[in-house]
Amino acid sequence: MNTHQSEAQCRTPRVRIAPSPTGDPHVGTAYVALFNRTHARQGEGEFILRIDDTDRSRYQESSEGQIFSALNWLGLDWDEGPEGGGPHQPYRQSERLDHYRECVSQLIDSGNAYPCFCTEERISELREKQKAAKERLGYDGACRNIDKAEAQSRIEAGETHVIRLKVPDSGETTFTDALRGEVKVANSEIDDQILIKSDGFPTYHLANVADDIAFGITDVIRAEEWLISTPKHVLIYEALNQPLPRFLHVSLLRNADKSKISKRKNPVSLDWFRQEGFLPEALLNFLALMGWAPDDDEEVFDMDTFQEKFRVEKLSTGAPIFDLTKLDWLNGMHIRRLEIEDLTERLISEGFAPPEASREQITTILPLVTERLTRLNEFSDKTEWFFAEPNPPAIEDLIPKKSDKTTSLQALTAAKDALSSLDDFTPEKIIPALDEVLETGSWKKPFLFMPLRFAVTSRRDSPDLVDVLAILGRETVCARIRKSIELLDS
RNA sequence: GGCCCCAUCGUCUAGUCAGGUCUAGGACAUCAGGUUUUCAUCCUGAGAACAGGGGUUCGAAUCCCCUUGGGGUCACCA
Repeated sequence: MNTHQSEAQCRTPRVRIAPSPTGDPHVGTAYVALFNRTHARQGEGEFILRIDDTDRSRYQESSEGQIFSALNWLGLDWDEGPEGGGPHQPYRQSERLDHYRECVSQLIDSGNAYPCFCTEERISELREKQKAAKERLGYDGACRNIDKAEAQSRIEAGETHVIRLKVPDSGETTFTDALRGEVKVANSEIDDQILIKSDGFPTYHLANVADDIAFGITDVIRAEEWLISTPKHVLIYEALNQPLPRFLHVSLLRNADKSKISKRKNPVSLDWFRQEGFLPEALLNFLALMGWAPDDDEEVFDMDTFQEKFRVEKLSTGAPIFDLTKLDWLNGMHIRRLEIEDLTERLISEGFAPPEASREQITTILPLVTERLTRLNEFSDKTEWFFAEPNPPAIEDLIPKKSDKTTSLQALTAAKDALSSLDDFTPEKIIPALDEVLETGSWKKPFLFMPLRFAVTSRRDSPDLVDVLAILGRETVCARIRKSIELLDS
């Protein structure tokens, strides 16, 4: 029955994702795209982007462009798609209506599909009855045996209708999922699926099979929510006398309560991750880890490494809860792996740098904060003292615990005097100068360094103090210390 | 509810296909130390799991069955 399934595996992979332009670009799209694209690259095959826009009621015009740019942001570029060209144009399903019509007439001719004239009212009444009687929900086949000539004339008379798949009453449909093995469903459990809606547009089931055949798709790697409708697809392939692709259903990302990931319970828009300051490589790394693990325990990796090691067959079947904690850690790791110039560029182009900041300034300050950054959007806050005059520190912050006002005043004054007389304002000069201040005043280190830190940065969690001083420069440092002295004095 | 899928630390997972090397490994998170003028980085350590019950076997996290739990799906949405 499925003898064709193994043949597909020998061919150069042609895989696809088919996002629906119905809203913000979804993290699940990136998740599935990552595995598809990587699999294609490994076999030197093609990764195809198809736009699944057959639902006119949920269609959002802006969505398609957002999907493109989100995918591009992540570096998940495609070989064939709506705008990049490719040998199977068009790649938008709304533009392929003729193709589906042709496909469906073939199905009707071979007796595998039929027009159905039932009204929506009848269908919902039927469903109510079935519910009440606790029967299996589904179409009852009322239009199955309408005479072909009669059906034709009713269609020609303009009667509203859909086209349904004629599912065998008996027997079972089987296919192999590359992760879960053989899946078997009784045909009596499969509904006479609508293939063409009354508006003339195809449903997902028809459009996807028709296009996967037309595009020569070898591996259907998609979310697990499609697993149960795969038998319908298999039936269509068989009715069309086409070989089956290899099916592989990737586990669904989950909310903390284990339900399918949703925007009510999780950030799911790729735009959100971008705005929050996650690096594409970190998000991809994180997504890769949701369902796959490298055998060498090296969990921080780039896409080249991933492509070397990943095997789509090694994807796990569990239900991964989408928990951002590890993503934060990964993001920090990837930030620290980046060259300063690269990081500078990203900060600027992604809009995380203060508008008045110059490229040189950012490059200068960046080494002091990279190990303190988990998301790029924290950059401005953490470097505020560098780019602008910070709000003056609170008086109590200038006086460390167990110290007192007089001590802070003396320490700051001594530091200011020592620093202002420095000929070179470099770490090499600043360190001995401060050491000397410490020694002559015989203060505990924090009694000098904490007031100083607050005086120049107005915050407790600053980068290394000596670096801060050197970068700020003598003039600014002395001015800020002076201000704090005045503050304490008043 | 029917059908289908799934089940290892709080979370992501390795180990399951080819049963012994598993007193179950790693990572994140947590906690405790260390480094340190703060925060962070970094280093060390600790606690933390095979859902339950039956089989098969000399031996089961691994194979089989049942139970339980979770999820998906049952649209003229994808």
